[in-house]
Amino acid sequence: MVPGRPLEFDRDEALQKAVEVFWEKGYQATSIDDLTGRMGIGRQSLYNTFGDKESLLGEAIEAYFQAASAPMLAILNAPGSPADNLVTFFRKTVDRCSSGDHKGCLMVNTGVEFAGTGADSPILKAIRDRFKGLERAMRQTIKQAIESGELDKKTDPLQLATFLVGVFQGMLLMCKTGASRETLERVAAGAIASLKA
Amino acid sequence: MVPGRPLEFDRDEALQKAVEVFWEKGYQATSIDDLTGRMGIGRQSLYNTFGDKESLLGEAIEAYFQAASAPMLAILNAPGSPADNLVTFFRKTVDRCSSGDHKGCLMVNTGVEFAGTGADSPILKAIRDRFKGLERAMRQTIKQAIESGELDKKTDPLQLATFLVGVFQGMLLMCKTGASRETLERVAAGAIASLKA
DNA sequence: CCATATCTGGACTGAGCAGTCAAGAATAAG
DNA sequence: CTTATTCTTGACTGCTCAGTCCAGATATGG
Repeated sequence: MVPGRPLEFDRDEALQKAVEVFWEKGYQATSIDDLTGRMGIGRQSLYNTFGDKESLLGEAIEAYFQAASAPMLAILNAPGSPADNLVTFFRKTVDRCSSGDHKGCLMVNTGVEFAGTGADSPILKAIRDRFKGLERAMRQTIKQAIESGELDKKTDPLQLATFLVGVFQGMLLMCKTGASRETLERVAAGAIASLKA
Repeated sequence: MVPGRPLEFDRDEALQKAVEVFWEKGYQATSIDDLTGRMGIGRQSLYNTFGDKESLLGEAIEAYFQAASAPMLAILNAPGSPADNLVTFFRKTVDRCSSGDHKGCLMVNTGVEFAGTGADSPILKAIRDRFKGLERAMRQTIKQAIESGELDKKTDPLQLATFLVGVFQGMLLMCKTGASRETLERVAAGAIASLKA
């Protein structure tokens, strides 16, 4: 083993706290002191372990994706009826948005913040790639629903997938800006209705 | 007339420039120097004329609404077929998002930024009220479309209105984060399709 | 021409920020 | 025990920012 003083904190736990802070307050509005306070570590420990603020955000987004987004993707790929999976996806989105005090989605929130900077940062690229991935998964599920006869043969998988991702992002946005559960349920109902056309 | 040195700049023109800066860069990322630079006025002139940074943002949002959002509302209330007006609304949204270099919507962008602050600022309230107004207008147009037989009698106007506003906000968000015109057209197509069920 | 009121330009202030440094503490290997 | 390595703590640096102050400029009204 390599010598040296061991870390006094759990890296993953600290990262999880960082996710929460960025999620609630946004990147720019979060200071290093906000982070160290919630993460329960010292300033230098943060820089040693995670690099600078933007690197930490990158790791936070990755961790957020694993914890929050990946399970949503899993819903789409679940066994059973593809069309039901799509419905479940939106119901679950309502549930997630209704709990958790209107934090919205870390990737959506961060995307808005970084989109204005002109420089196409790796952060922004990562976020876009994640949503592209969601669109692909949606498209795949839609194709399966068409094959199984749950959706009309004339359905355009790409068009419907892009549309559903758009509605999904709209819901996450409205969650962040304070929408009620009833509001989100109405939006979800519209998305679900578009599957039964 | 009240004595005193007259303003050397056009208040409305300067405000319009402020709108552009906030729209592109976001509130926090915009410095007073950014503003004075683009507005073509001195620092003290800005504070004399518009108050502090947040007051200026308030006026900018109001001006943005008058210039950008009010015309969208007018589309819904236009004479002729209400259902056609809804379709036109989304087509126009695609056009607006495709031009103008991915600035999205000042109110959506600002809403995300202020939603994290906890304190329910007047800015956030104003933004929410605007979108509530849009939802009301949507609902009214939908009711008319039901009466005229263009939409199914069983349509729930509130549900459909909330849904369409959600899709609309999703489009504005995707515009900000860099979506292509094709992407936005697919989302709009989904919204329009939901009117023909 | 003078008094009054407002606007302009530039310097200034005080606070908050991201990131660094250095001295000491804790560990493992030999 | 000694040495090499890494972590921790707290002070520090340099910068940026929002907002203020003040002296000078430009207008109106008498």
